[in-house]
Amino acid sequence: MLLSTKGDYGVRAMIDLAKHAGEGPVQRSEIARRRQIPESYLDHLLAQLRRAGFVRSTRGPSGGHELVKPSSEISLLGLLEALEGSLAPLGCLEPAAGDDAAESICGQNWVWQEIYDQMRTRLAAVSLAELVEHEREHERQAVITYNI
Amino acid sequence: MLLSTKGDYGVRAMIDLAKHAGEGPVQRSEIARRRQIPESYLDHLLAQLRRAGFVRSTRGPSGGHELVKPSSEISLLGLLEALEGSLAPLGCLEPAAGDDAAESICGQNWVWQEIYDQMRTRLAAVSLAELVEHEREHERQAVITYNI
DNA sequence: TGATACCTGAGTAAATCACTCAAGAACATC
DNA sequence: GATGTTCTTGAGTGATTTACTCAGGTATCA
Repeated sequence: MLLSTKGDYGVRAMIDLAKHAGEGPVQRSEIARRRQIPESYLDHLLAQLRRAGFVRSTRGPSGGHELVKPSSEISLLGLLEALEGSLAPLGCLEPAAGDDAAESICGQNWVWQEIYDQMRTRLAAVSLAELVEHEREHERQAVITYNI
Repeated sequence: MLLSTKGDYGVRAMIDLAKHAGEGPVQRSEIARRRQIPESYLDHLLAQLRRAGFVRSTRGPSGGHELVKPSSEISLLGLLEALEGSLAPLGCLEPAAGDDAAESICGQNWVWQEIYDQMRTRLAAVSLAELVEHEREHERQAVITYNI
């Protein structure tokens, strides 16, 4: 599997922040509770997101985390790469791949390079705002189903 | 990373078998030497490929392994799935994904499902014969470069 | 000054990866 | 039918990664 829980939790935390944008800092304990993420683990993910420039945080009472940019300007690709590192399906497609990597599976890399490019292009076209919108849509569906 | 050395070694071994198709069984020691794969590890990969129906093997002196089908009828997708299991980038996209998986990162799965489908389609369109052809092409290039 | 909240690095149990090793089973040849 | 060759299988192992926890520390507010 290409994605681990880091990407999962991290993106979910960002969706949470996006949903509460403009309401002041959101505390990690709130995010952890709402999104079912272990709080002590979330710490590290928020730190990564902060270092990557997606999140700003303030300490002390009534401190917390908030988005630096509007959610429409944040791509899923950017988030996942910040959280997971490279999304390359093969070692030899990574930017820093050495010569020995090219000896290896990279006999097939003309196919994989193409797939990787397509993947990144698609992920780059999805914004955090769209993810939030999709979640809202999903919630509405759930309510409708429930009310029938 | 989505692919491990299993997919790498396994496909390389299959390329080797395809190149020597029609010449009788190829011994694992030959494959291991030519493709730089640890012999004792290759054992297990060949067993997987045999169970998946790609390879037939005969024991005893002058035994070895050979392709069951012509290389043009073997897709890269089939090989990689036989070797690596599912190529799903997320757990929740796997066939047997349970309900708890859907709760998780699968909030983004409309994107990933699309990417996964594209990936499988592309891999299904590449045959082992094409991989062999590409390797031959690459060898010719190397010879030309060397002769300049 | 003390309570609150973020920040950081070290540590750890469980799983996966990339193998190795050893014992066995089938087959060809002499 | 004895011998040696080759595949077959399962168990085991060290290194790495994953998914966390914990124990401090730092900044901020009241």
